[in-house]
Amino acid sequence: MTRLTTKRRDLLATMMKDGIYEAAMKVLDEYGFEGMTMDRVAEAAEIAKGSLYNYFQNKSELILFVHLKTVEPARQATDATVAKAIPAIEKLFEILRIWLRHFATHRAVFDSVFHDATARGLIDSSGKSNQRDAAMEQLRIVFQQGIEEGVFRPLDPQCMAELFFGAVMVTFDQQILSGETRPIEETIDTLMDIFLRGVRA
Amino acid sequence: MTRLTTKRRDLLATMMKDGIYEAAMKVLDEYGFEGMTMDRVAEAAEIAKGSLYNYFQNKSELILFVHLKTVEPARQATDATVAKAIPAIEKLFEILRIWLRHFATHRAVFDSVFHDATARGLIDSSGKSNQRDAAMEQLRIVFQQGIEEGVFRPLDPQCMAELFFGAVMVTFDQQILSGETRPIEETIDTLMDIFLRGVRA
Amino acid sequence: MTRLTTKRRDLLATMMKDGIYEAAMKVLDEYGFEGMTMDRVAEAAEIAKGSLYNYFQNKSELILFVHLKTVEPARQATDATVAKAIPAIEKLFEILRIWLRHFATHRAVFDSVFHDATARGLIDSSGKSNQRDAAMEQLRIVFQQGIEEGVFRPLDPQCMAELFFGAVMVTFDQQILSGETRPIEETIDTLMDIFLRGVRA
Amino acid sequence: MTRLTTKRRDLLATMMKDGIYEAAMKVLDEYGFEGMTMDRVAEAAEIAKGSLYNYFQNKSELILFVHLKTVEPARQATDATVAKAIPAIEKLFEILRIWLRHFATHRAVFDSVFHDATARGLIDSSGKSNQRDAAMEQLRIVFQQGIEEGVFRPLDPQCMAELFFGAVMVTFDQQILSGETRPIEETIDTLMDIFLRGVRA
DNA sequence: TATGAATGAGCGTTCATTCAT
DNA sequence: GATGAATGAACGCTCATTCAT
Repeated sequence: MTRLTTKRRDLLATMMKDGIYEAAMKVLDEYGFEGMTMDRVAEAAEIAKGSLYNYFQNKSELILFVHLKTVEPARQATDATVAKAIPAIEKLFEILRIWLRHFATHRAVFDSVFHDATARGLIDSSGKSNQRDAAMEQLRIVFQQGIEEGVFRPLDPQCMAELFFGAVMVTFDQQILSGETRPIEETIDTLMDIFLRGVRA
Repeated sequence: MTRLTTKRRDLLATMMKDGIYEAAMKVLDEYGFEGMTMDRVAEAAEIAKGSLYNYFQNKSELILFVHLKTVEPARQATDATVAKAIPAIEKLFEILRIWLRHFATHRAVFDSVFHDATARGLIDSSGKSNQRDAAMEQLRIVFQQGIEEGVFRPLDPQCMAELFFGAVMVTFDQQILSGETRPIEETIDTLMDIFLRGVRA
Repeated sequence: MTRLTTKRRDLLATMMKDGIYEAAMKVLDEYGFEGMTMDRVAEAAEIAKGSLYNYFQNKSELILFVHLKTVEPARQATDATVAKAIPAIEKLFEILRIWLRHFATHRAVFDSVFHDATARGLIDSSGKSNQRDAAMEQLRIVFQQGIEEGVFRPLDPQCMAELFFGAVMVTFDQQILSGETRPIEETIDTLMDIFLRGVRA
Repeated sequence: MTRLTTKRRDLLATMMKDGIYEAAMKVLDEYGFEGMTMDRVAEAAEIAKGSLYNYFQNKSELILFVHLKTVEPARQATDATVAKAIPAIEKLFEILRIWLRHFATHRAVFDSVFHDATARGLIDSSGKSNQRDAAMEQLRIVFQQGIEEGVFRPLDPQCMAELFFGAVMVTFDQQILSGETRPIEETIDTLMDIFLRGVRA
């Protein structure tokens, strides 16, 4: 009996966490990271505020959970892409597509993941390896592959990854800030063109 | 007499503001943007909390002041560089040097300038044009020049600026987060190499 | 179940609000309107300051509540009297009795209702029509009735109302300020006598 | 020498106090009683805030001074009228004229004199006999005279005074609150008519 | 386990008063 | 006497967290 009820309990707990997650996302979208109070999350989740603390020890944990759950699909998709047996360059294109799509749909969350100091502080201080580091690591692998394929110059993969990552982040940020919305494909092409061939004539 | 005392008063006020600035920077470094409370700033400045309001009408003004004072030198140096009669590529090198040096010394402030949503909101809502936009504009000019010199490909200067800016930010961010401190010159060379020639073999 | 618990909750909330009301009245009595701080109310209510905000969104709401709760009974009693099918003069006597009794028991509140500029500002800016205006309106109706009955001279009812109202307020004010407490009935008789027949011999 | 300089000092002090008085009145008019901060008074008086404390021990004293200085002319004019050798009824007319004129020109001050609880508290607690009491006393004298003249009924003069005073205050208040401005003479006539003859048909 | 009222430390801000110059 | 910067207690308000039910 213990086994079964434990299982059921876990299941229920997971479902509750998911509900809270959805609520948190809604609040995040509507009020931003600063406006994400426990009150609002509880209200959006249609549970009592105190109940939040049955599923998350404190706000930090909730934030961490939201992060993880939001970023995880992108991470896994990226992992899948990295694992494919296709040329490095194609992988980069695919990764770009994954990221931009995710970024577009979960603006507030990604924003806080990559920008907000508090959020970042929390995440970094948690045991879990940083999402950002993870992304970087995946990129590094792809660049390493590219070098081995002979299609990339033998530069430091870490550098390439950073540069690539930063370029993507800011490009996208800028588009959102300025309200402009170029088609994703076009953005990707421009990005890759510059990144691959450089700006020099 | 009035003139002289007025002068002296202004001088003292300026000195106090500078002291508060230093205090704010210390707090910013230690607690981040979110943790920069008026209490802490006052304590760090070793004055009463109420005294802060003799020099700044409210917290926003203090934040703006800190921003300006920190970012302005970099901005002016960049402007000077942009105005020089030297090739675009050399300008990029110089700009990189300026930025990295400033970034290194005032980490927390730059962080909030470019990252923190609240800070960005404040700054944008102030009359002053966004520091980030200013940087971007300066870059655009340099890239335009490069294109006209025939040394850069005729790409969209805005795109180039974004990509460049993002690459720099993240590269530097990463170095600080990981605690690693490559020599600035090396970082710059790598960055420029990739940016100019691309990663393709 | 929900219904019942909801009912109980509302009941408890009401009781708390009543407790806070009592506390606020105590503070009002002791410190006056200006001295009615949230801290003091909380302390008088023997709850934490933050708890006040579980029952009232802000200080204004609390003040409004106190006003309403104190003034409302008098208002309703007055309304009832005005609605009765009795001669205008008898109505005036009854209204006087109501007011003086209420005034005597809730001195500080009535004071702020009718005197304090801040309080009046708040109350007027709330949707509710001013208590004072309401009182005036009720008086106007009675005077109009008296004129129609032929028992009052055909003067401007608004003027009569103002004069009557003012006379009552100050008379009572004075009694309290001077600590003197003539029996209510005597005060009423004097007031009505002068008001009806004038002072002229 | 001491005598002379002392005299001059007193003269200068008096002039300063007058200047501060004017400033306070300006602030009172512009910001109301609540908005009358020492900063604002000092600024309006074009002196340093600290200097205020050379002429008044604290804010209360300043307020008291302003009251006195504003109300005093009305008081003296009233005294003069009371002292005249004219019938009581004519005195009432004159007093009404004096009051309404003063009330109209120094709205904010009279308001605080008669309404604001804090102000009243201050004034009452000061040694000086209350302005209001003074007014009442003057009225009492006039009513006493009227009774002796046989033109007023032999009622309690105190009661008559209160009633009269209240009627005047509220009538005038109401006119200002409602923005309406009947000509003063008309207001006076209505008031006196009711007060003398009563409302009864 | 679910609840939501209670908590209290902390926030930004104001302002009468003091005091070194 | 004149100054105005410094002070610090007090204000209204927020919100993560706790805990009795």
